[in-house]
Amino acid sequence: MSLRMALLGLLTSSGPASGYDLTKLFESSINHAWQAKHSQIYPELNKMAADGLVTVEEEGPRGRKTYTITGEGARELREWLIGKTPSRLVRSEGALRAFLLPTLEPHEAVALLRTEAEVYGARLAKLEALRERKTAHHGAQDPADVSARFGKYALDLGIRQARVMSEWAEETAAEIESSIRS
Amino acid sequence: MSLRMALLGLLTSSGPASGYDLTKLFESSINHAWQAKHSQIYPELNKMAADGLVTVEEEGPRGRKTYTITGEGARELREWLIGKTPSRLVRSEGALRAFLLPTLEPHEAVALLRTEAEVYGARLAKLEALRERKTAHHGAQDPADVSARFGKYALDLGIRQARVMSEWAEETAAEIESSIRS
DNA sequence: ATCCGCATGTAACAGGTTACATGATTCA
DNA sequence: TGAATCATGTAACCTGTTACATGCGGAT
Repeated sequence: MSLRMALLGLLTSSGPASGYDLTKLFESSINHAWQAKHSQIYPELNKMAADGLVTVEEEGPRGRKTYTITGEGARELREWLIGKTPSRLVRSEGALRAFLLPTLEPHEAVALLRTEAEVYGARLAKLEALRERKTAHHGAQDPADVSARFGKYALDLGIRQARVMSEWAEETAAEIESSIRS
Repeated sequence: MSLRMALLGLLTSSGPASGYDLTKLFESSINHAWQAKHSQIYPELNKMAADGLVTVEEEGPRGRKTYTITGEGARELREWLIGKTPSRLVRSEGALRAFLLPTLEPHEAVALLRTEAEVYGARLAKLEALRERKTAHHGAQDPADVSARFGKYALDLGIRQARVMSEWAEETAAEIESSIRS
């Protein structure tokens, strides 16, 4: 269901779009929370059309099909968001590595954590720059800028999460290091 | 690979264990970062034995097989942790919902966020209580307490992440609410 | 004796990734 | 005219979930 809901969300926020467009939108936004390639998105859109959640309103060059969300599609999305008790399961290789950390020699764990801290720190800086650019634009209403309307809260969450990862890695490295010396 | 590495990690930290044991260990620890049921774990252990990463050292009652990690298994785990550039992909329904939030009416989004804040707040409290219990025990070295040695850093990360989610949900709800009024 | 927990497995399905395959349009 | 990008699709494979299936051992 998650993929389906993600696509309905993108169609709601960005308006009618092709599978190709949606694949790129996916990559540049929802990808932080969920992943899917075009090879999964195209068949899913066909199924969604068969289920009446989207319609093909327009066929363009190169067989391009432009999908539009239907009333039923919007209802499904809303129902999924509001009606369902949310699963808070997370699959994260980064968190898994946290569990596996104690299987390493302390000095190796420290090295690993320092690298991670750097990676997440870089990610944090990138996301913060992105937010800066967005809030700077604030006055210039660009209705075509999907990510501006779409990703505001998600971006904020992403920033907080990146910060947590980098702080955790840095502080844990320091803690292990000091316990080596003692 | 992730499941395989998780199992090698559990075998390293807890010592020899059966598939049944590992399934339960999985549920009570790594489950926060990765999920797998016994129906996936049993076949994987058989494959790992075929690949020489674990051996069955002992067969007990009810067909119980006790798996022990081999040198090669330990090497594989270490290599995976240190040698590989880590993927930081995350699949999280919670984060996905953050992206879909703007598709709701503001008052609906606020209600959803308040519920989430509560759920993550409760989770945070539970994890913090768990940490408390652990640090209280500090003097009492219980070598059988796997989670004590295994999950220290992971638990700390989990606490930080739960805190971020609940704070984000609460603050975002407040922000949307104030923007409704204006 | 009966029930619960231990203990292992398989099969069918759902969800996702990688690789293969094809062809149209645009721009330089 | 050649390269890049647009645009869609399928097939094989891997990973994970749900459901089915079976039986032993210990406790009351």
